[in-house]
Amino acid sequence: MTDVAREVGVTAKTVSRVLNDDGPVAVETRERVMAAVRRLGYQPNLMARNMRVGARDAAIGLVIPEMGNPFFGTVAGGIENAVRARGLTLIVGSSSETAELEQSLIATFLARRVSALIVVPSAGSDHRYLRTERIAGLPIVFLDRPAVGLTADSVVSGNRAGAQAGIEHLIGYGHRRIGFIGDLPATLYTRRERFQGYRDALEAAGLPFDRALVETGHDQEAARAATLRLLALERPPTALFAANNLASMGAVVALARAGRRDVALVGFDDLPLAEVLDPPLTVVAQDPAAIGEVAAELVLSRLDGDRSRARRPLVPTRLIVRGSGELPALS
Amino acid sequence: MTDVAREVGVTAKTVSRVLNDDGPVAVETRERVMAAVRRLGYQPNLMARNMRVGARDAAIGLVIPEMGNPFFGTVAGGIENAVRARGLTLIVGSSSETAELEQSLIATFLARRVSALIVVPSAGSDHRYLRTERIAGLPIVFLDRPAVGLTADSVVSGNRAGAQAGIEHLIGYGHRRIGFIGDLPATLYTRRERFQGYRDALEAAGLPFDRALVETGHDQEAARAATLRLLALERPPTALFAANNLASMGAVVALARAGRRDVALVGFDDLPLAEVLDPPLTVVAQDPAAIGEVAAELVLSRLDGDRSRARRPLVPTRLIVRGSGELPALS
DNA sequence: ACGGCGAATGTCAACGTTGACATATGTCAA
DNA sequence: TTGACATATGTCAACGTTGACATTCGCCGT
Repeated sequence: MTDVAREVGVTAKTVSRVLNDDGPVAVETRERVMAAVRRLGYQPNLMARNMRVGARDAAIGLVIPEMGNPFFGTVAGGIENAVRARGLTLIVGSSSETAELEQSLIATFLARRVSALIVVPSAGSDHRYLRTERIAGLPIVFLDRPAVGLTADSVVSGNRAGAQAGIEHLIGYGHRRIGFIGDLPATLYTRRERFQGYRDALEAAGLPFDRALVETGHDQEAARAATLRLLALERPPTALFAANNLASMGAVVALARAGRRDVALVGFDDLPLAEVLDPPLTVVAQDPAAIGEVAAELVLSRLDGDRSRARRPLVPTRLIVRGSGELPALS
Repeated sequence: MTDVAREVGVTAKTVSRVLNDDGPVAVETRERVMAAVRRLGYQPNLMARNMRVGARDAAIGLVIPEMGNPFFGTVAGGIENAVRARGLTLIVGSSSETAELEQSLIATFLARRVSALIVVPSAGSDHRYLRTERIAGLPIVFLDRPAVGLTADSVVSGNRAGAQAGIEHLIGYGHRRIGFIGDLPATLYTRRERFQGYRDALEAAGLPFDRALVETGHDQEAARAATLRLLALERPPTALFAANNLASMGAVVALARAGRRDVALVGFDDLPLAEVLDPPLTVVAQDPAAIGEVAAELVLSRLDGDRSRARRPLVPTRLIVRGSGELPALS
């Protein structure tokens, strides 16, 4: 900026005025400054500006478990859309589902003085250390899973109700032995909630709970193997509930390869080509874009000074009936 | 920092020394400082630090067209993995495939003084304005598509060769009329390259080029409609080539709904459940994680001072034969 | 003609941090 | 005992920007 000022023969302050439309500047001066800015390829230094005005960085930090997972990608897209209109930049980091990386990312974001944080907690993380920031008024919204050890805003799907609805759907088609394929670790919030929905539905229908029908698969390959284990049981399930998108994919692959078109399947979270699978996949669909947008709106209202107590909206799920969940129980 | 210093009864400089392990500090002082840091929940201000030391921000800016698209999500994941080991943060923005948004994102990143840029160019963008930064030594790597009007590093898939291989595969199964479903706009680099591969293959086999067989579908729905138009032709194609993942999905859906299991299909870019589709989808697979990693390595080597001339590595594609591409030409 | 006012620009300090250099205290060898 | 040296800490300025306040100038109304 000083360079530009020298070039034009004014002080930095005048250049600052031109660039910020602040205070009166003679038309001719303005033009000469703009010309010099272009000629020198000057870029204002946001860091210096932020520091001077004591403002936080016009960015919000987002921590997600993995970038590659389309669920979180879509969530991030929803957030970005909502946030861009406000001139905010999104800084994204992925925690690889580990508490350590999550915390170090958050520390980086805080050191950058982001204006707000949106965090998808990893399994085993504890957010007590964020209390100071909360009290200081930094908007922090948790996504997909609530905070641990901290009262804070969170935006999550209606996991329990959604899972219950999915299981009840299967029960309605006569299934009495329904396998559950869930996340690892079993302590993960979404897994717990969806598992509770599973148990709620069994109980409401007066069906027994059989621990042997509960399996774990944290990625597609593991879910495939888990499905095979369930099918190999002495008294195998007649229907499966896959508690997340990767589990669904694993289960679909396992059933397809085994040629088992008699086993019903309901997945949690929709898949892109679900309708053209054979049979088409019935799912309890989440709305990742909506989750992102709701979280962003919440952040923005906090940035606008909303200091009301922590909110925890549930984003409802929707059962999409396509075929795989309507296969009747034969055995 | 001044607060911490006052609390302990030393100057800011001493606190700085403690936090940066810089210069000698008495063990007792160090401990008291650390205690105060914890007590006050002090976070170093990266912006101020960067400004003082004149360093660029330890972040690299990434511009992608959409977050939700798993292709770019995976690419971003590959970049982040490679970059994290160096303590760099990733700042992501999506351009919604528009040149304006792309440029404004890049401006934001430059104002933030990022250490490097990785950009997936949008259709119609022109990167001449980045020449200044290039000359100043800022590493800029273009991804998936090369820069326009600027000599710079770029990492792209072997689009032309990949498409040619896919088409030749179809020709090998007797197809002589092969539909092409490509991106919008037709000027987009990847579309042009893949289309060239298509024409190369036709020419090599001595097959005529029929403009009527070329359709456009920039999202799944448009691709579905495009597929239907192709099938409704007076002399319809016996095989289809879908030039990107969304086009593939649209084509798959269209064929499935129409019950047309006689039309062969090869897609460019792999899909998650391709193997369990009916028929399983044959694809020319890209390696998005590899593309991201290669780009990241390139950036890192530039950051390490590599000033050699611009490189343009091609990341090879791989034909994955699954069934849909091996349906013979019947008519 | 003069006071006053608005327009156009300048001066200075400060944001939080750290390099360069200075100071103070203690230790040890000559 | 002295000075050379290492250790521990402090002082000051500067990074690029902008708020607060000051200055200069021409123009207007009386």
